[in-house]
Amino acid sequence: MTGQRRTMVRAAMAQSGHFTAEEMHRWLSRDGEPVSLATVYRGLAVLEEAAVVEGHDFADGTRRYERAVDREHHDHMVCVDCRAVIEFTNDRIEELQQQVVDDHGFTMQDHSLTLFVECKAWHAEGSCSRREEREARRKASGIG
Amino acid sequence: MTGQRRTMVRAAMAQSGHFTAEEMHRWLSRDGEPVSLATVYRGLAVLEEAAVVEGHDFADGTRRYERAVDREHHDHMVCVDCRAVIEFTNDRIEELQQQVVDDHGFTMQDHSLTLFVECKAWHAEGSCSRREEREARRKASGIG
DNA sequence: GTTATTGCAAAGGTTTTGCATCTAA
DNA sequence: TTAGATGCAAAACCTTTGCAATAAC
Repeated sequence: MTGQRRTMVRAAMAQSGHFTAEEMHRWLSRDGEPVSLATVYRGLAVLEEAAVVEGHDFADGTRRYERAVDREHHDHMVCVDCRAVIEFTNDRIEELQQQVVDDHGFTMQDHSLTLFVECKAWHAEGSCSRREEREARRKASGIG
Repeated sequence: MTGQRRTMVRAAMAQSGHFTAEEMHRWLSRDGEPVSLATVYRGLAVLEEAAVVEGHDFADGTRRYERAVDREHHDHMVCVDCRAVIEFTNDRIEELQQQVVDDHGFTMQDHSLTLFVECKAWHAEGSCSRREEREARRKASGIG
């Protein structure tokens, strides 16, 4: 285990939210413990295999990670307006998922449940920056 | 509506499985109705907005589409070995998802449930081509 | 005629990789 | 000493975009 790896683990453990490789790279540089971007990518891949972090794909083109140690499993809601990530857990859904896999005779390796929402009621008016442009696009398309 | 767009719609409707932009581009070329890759990308985006196709992100770096017309909603299992896509539906899970969103006072825009499985029991022995390399990697890492 | 669509090539953004160098054990 | 990690720059990869030409209505 190299110094850079240790730095990355420390940084990951200190995070309570979600982060990208790019973001981690930026923190470490800012904090005077620079690690090259390539190494951050390689490190996150290793940490993910080791279940130190968990990677998610929220369909915006960038992989996001979060600490996986000392945390319980959860799923995510992502606001399509402001990209806020809200976590939730639902044991019943978990059970039903497992049952579906069992019914097919498969083995569950991983599962990913993401609800894309508009968090209108949660955010104060105006804080959801992308709403206008989305609605403009929708109208312009004449379809939705 | 241009000829290319019509071609794309026809091709999409003829598909029962999942496909990428690259794949659609290849068919059309092969079938003597070539449409440039850029246009395929643009067309699929339009068709998705119009709910003619549905796009999915199965975490392998490429967006996949499927016909959305005359089909009921369903979720997916993806085999991590051979990348087979198996569809399933579960009304109870759907209800519970909606309930989670309601409980937060949000509005559901979309949702994505993908179970990553090993389809061992389903595929005949040997047809899951990626299994060996995955297990080799896992062992090599000394972690899993 | 006006507006939207196409094709091409170029750029975009994220992630991976080759290779020489360096580090940890 | 030796396998593995690092940094850099270059490449890979999928996707989007600028722009001039074209097609639809």
